[in-house]
Amino acid sequence: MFPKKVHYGLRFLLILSGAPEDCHLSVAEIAEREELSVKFLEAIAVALRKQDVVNVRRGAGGGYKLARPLREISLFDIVRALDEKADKEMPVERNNAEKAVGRFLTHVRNDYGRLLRKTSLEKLKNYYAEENDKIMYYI
Amino acid sequence: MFPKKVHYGLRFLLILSGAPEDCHLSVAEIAEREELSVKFLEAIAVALRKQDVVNVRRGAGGGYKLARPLREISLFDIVRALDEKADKEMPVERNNAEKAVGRFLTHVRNDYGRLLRKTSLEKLKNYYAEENDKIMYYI
DNA sequence: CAAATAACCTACTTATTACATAGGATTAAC
DNA sequence: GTTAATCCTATGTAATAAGTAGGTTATTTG
Repeated sequence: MFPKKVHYGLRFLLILSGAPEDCHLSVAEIAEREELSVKFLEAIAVALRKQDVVNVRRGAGGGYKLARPLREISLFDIVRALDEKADKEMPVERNNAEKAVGRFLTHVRNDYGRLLRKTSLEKLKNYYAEENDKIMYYI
Repeated sequence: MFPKKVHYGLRFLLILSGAPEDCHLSVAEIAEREELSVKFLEAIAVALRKQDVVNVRRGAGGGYKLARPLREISLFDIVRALDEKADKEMPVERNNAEKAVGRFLTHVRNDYGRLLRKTSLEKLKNYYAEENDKIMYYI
């Protein structure tokens, strides 16, 4: 349902969320940790920056950090940044059936947008913490 | 956001909803009225029938009719029938970030599914009626 | 200042999916 | 048995997703 970019982008943000405040992580570091293509993740990082989800520091020792805590970032921000088809234009409407369908689906799309806005990445963070805690049972 | 199949499928159902009870309309008729590809619409009709959204009568004089009133059909039924990517499988999850993202997005997907289930095609029917009424102002 | 580092940008390749078309097989009414 | 419709399979084409490659620009650090 969601493109890989969204999956990768969320993993990218999860890793950033684990870094100390004012610490910038490079794409190369994160790509290695998560076993993702550096170049592909680079493009994702740039897109997230353009939506002000992350801040950048260029040059040596630079990298990315969260622009704000995950709690204040919504899935809507991520999808808008990384899923191009999500905001692509409707076809031109000609007859009445077409117009009615257009209005109907636009309404659903708006409801969906509201759903995404309400969904903050805090829940993602909690899931991640849970997964990390599971490790403890084996020690 | 929605594939053309969903747009066309909804138009197909709208036309069916205007036909008298126990009247079967052929794909060819509807395709001509709506200026859609007959063959493409045929495939859509078959998919809708497989989800029991429409009933079929084969052979000469046959065609399709709604399996139940639009009010009792949800957009979920249509999307399930016509949007393959909507129910495609998640990638295999390996590390904790991947698992967390998987659970997170699955949850959102379920919320989205509930939204689609709540959305009956009655509203679509109302929009269509409105569009048809607009014509009257010009007479 | 120079070297190193990391983001940034553009172009390209490949794989997958969406959109459609074509031809024939199957079914049922008349 | 002819006709009119659905149904099935295969093929083609356009668009998008996913990934790769190389070079450019900006900034930190020594």
